[in-house]
Amino acid sequence: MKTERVRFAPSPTGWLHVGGARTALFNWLYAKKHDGKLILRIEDTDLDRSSEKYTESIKEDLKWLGIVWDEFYKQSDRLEIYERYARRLVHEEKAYHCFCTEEELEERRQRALDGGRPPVYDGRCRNLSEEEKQQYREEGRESVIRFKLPEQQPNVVVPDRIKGDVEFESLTTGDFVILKSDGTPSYNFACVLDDHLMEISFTMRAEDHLTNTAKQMLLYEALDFNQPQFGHLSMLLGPDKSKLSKRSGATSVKDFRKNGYLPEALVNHLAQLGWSSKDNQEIFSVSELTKKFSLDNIIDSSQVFDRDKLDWFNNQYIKRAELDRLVDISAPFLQQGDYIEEDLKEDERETLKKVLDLIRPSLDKLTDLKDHEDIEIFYGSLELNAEAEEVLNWKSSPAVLRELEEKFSTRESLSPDEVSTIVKEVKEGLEVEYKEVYKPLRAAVTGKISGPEIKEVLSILGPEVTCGRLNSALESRS
RNA sequence: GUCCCCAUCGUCUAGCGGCCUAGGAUACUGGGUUUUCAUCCCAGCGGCAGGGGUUCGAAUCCCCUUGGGGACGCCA
Repeated sequence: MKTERVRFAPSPTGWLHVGGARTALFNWLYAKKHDGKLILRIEDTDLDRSSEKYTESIKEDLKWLGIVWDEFYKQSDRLEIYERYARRLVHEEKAYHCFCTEEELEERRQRALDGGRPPVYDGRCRNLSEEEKQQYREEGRESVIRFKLPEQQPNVVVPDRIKGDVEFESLTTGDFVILKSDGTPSYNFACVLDDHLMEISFTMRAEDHLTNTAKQMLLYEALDFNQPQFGHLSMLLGPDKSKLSKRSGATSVKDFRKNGYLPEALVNHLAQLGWSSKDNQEIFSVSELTKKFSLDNIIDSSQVFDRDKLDWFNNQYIKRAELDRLVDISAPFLQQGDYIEEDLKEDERETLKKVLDLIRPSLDKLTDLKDHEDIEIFYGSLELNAEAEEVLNWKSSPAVLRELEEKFSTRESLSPDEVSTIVKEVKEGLEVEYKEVYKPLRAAVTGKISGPEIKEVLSILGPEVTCGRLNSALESRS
């Protein structure tokens, strides 16, 4: 059997956004599933809008997501190829030079639209005589090469492995440009050439390309190339149900990375948009996704990119993350919050591990760490809020705190169990309720009346810090 | 204007003619666990766009309407 070859072909005119990332992911999963290859092809034929900066950021984002490609190409390295084939088509009279200027075209397009006619090229340069062409050249007009649509326009049927056959009654296009006046190819042309030359077996892209695919099929025919298989994915929508864009809030992969999302959370969420395992499973590792991925399970309708669900996935993965890794990826955010220094000593790192392990259930995203109440307990300066003050003003509180301080101060360290034991002793000694011990203890040590498990908090803080805080609570009240 | 795609809870989805009083997840609400918050567990809320067919039987098949989305560039 021939190896499956699929590709992801972004244009480097902006950051990789989640829609593109999903297309890349699905292609990658497909390749992995079939022991095939993923080709990353940068479509940078728009010299003005493309930039090397974006090419690099797209590669970086894909790597961050864990998506690996087997081959890499840039269309700007291949310009002679496209030009050669364009000339071939002209020679075969399947394409021709067009001298219309962009202004003229724009004017005609507008007029057509106003008149309720399809805004397509009217083919007026189709049959220019040599003399006319010569005259245009002498006027200094630049030319493009247009593909000549077959006279007898066939009903184009796109065989779509996801949607089934898609039949076009008529193409919403006139003779389209295949080579621009600067010598670079237009999208459809370069795409067909490369998919063929790179031996792509299956072209899977979002359905905004459906009409492009129809046009491209004409090109395959004119070029006498075998067609790859095609498949079209639904669109990813913003909360307003329109095509996901910058207006829909953060949509670039880079933004999610900067905002403290884990790549596996984004991958998992993306995999669930437009694909279903059909078995109620929600959390998938990449190897499970690879195993279960199938074109049969792809959903035809478009879907809204839901931030709430992403947050839930992210929380799930934060809770599952290996602790050392969690420390590594959390550190930048904690530094932004001025909680920790850049270089951690061994014992500081150990403490941080415990702190993060304790508070991770409350984290939706790592940016929450920049300003986090629970982190303040360990790294901020202690400030009592009004509710905490109130608890400390209970009649029983001073005696409780004094007792606790006395017992804690004899310890070298504190385990959660030891805290329990001591709390119990104090409770029984003073004949008070548990909450009359726990609440003032929490208030004095954390400055708040809610937060993570206090026994765990004390065991991380240790007896010295704990007693210090108990004492200052007592002093400020005497 | 022309062409194309799509249509189950707010959102992501299961359902491929009887198992549907439509299942799960998320979000939301309430309860339980916890000294407390988060987590976790339980419960509740909430949907087949409308109309015609086909059939003994339709969320499921067909048609129409409506709605949403996309395409129609010397952008990709």
